[in-house]
Amino acid sequence: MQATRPATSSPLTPLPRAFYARPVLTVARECIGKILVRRTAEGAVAGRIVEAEAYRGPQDRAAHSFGGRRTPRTEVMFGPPGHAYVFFVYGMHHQFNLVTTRRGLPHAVLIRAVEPLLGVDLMGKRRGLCPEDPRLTSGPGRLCQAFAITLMDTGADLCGRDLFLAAGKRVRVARSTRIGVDYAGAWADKLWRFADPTSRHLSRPIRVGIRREAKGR
DNA sequence: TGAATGATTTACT
DNA sequence: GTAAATCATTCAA
Repeated sequence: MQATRPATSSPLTPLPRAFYARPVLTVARECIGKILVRRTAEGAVAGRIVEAEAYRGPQDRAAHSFGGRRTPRTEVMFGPPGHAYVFFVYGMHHQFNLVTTRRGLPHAVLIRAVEPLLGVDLMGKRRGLCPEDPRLTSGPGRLCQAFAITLMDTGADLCGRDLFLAAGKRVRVARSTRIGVDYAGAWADKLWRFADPTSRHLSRPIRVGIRREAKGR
């Protein structure tokens, strides 16, 4: 048991499944300010979520579940809400998502950045950085490394003890286009990225309406 | 079976 | 600003 308690007024207990069983845009927006908690044999880490994106397959061209594509990788998104969808990209980075809404509808929220709250030394050790470095958790791949989230965690129940969201303070939420989905045509223009614009731990600053023309189609 | 590629990060010019 | 790193996953054959 950890001797110190986090500097939040709320207990570090998992949010109920009902939190995830709502429209994906609602869940994405309400993620901002919540606390992401991770427990492993190495110890506990926690961070305040400051950036998240909604992926609304099967219509959303940017989503892995676009067109209802149901493969071993995307299978968990077709299951019940409140579970983890973790995937691996570019041969080196993991990405952590929350499965939302309802069984059969493959919607998910990508957690893109958190502010370190608890276990910063362990995060620094995992990242190979000093604990004060702002690059500790300011990106979807970075936070997965700091929180030791891997493909092993895909399908994990977010109402369990080892990986979950807990309540946090209410904050103002800004919106922008999503990052890295220019290939998605008109879907890339959707303002489905949500963030606390005052945070210094965003993967990129919030700038609405400034996006290069999509390459190709 | 093999080829293409990616919801990124890092280092370097 | 650009490029390299590096492999699970998908799809075509």
